[in-house]
Amino acid sequence: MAADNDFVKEITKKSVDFSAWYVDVVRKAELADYSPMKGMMVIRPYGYEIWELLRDPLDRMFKESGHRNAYFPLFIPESFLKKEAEHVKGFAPEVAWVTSGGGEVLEERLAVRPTSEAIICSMYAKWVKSWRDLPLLYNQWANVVRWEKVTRLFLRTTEFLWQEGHTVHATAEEAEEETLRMLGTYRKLAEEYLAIPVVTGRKSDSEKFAGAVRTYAIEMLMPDGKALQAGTSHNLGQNFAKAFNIRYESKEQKLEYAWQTSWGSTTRLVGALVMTHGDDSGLILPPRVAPIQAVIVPISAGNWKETVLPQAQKIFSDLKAAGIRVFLDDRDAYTPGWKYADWEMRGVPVRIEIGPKDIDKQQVVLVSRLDRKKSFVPWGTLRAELPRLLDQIQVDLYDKAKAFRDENTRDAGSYAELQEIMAGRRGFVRCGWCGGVDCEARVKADMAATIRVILDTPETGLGKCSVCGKEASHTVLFAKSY
RNA sequence: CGGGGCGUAGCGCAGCCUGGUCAGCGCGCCUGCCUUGGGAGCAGGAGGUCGGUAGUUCAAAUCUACUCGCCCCGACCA
Repeated sequence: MAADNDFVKEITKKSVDFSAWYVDVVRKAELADYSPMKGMMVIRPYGYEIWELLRDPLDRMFKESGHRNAYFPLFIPESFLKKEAEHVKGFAPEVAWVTSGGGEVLEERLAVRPTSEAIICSMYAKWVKSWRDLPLLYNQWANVVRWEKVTRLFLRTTEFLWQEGHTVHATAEEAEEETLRMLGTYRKLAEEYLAIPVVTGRKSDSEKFAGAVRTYAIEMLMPDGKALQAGTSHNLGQNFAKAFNIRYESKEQKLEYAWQTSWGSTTRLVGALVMTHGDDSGLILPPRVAPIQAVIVPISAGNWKETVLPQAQKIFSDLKAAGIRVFLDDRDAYTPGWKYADWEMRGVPVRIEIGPKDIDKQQVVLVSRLDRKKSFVPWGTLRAELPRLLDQIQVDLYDKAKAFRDENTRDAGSYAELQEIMAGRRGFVRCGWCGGVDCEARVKADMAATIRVILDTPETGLGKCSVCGKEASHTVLFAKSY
């Protein structure tokens, strides 16, 4: 961008310091703020509205696939958490404990849920009796607490909001099918609503969920070349069913352990949106998740309140009636230029300018947040034209993000190549992998990169493990991650 | 939790080395006038226990110790 297009000040340049830019945008656009407690953030209304706009379609999709919402307790008795050995081992280091209540020390301390498998499975053990009770398809919208060492707004905080689905099935096949179905739901949310392309695949054993048989994930590539895990779907097999004694009587009158899944996605998705689409001027929101899709800025000149404002109000009402999330910025304490910059920083996809000249011509000026390109639209066609522009922006954002992702996904046939890429522009690196934990560990030790996913559609031509040179059994994506 | 950086008005900072009109600047905020097609102008005004605690001293934003928090890079994780 040329210097004369450098309208938004007070934000660190995305290209200069990506981390500083991210924090600037999140705070200046009023998505979130730091709270007095370490690692805990306050989600402000504008940020929460974005969360609602991605939560709602996700919730609709869950319901369409037969899932129902429920709510389970915030606290989990320590003994419950300990029932599944791998599970407690994985989560124990980051659990917050309640040790007293009502002025008395508790007999058994309570974990503030880091995830709810333990408490939910204890209830499922009571509810599941017959094959007729299955499948059990529940989801919970909740907050969880994980005592992380390092925090970043939206990406990693001690407390965060999420949904966690927990299902019970009669067979291993059904559980696997469910696991993959929900992975697909996350992909749909990411790509169709957030305009962020994802790669999906299975996690290696070292990266899988504590207590799961198999973990699948959607992974996004951020502009700094680091991967972001944006949703996970776990096939729990019978691990929890055996630990919590979830059994049902089959048609054949046999007592069987049930098969389970769990899957989750979090407020981290808001952070993914910010990083993926934003630019030096601030946030850019995909129209489908933008709390304000179009902002009307009346040009306040002369007796504008008599001439311009009434027409701006009419347009506002028309667009609102058409189901567009529109805002009329009629504040007279700010100049139009100031408002332009302000709304750009907040990522509003389209600006509608209307001034005295437009009143004469019975038109408005539409300006896209993507490129500031202006188009002059007659009042009569605005109602049809605006949704078209919004749709186009949604598509353009996705295409742009996908082009970046594709450009930054490279093949490495050798260890030297892998190292070279990780030392440079990073990104996703496609490698052959022999499946050995040693090879995986070596990469992690040498360049802090991990296997993000084992690809479900292996590419050809990577017949050897890029680390040890032995025969490859998988094609994987390596990356540094958040 | 290791290495590095930083906490002074809502935000961004100067002052600290060398203790004593150092409680200051810019932006923002409030009031009024005037302006308004890319962050206008003038005038007046409000706002800070200098992150916290303890010490040294006649005197601490400044020196010492401890502590809390934030950011970056690692290790751990959504």
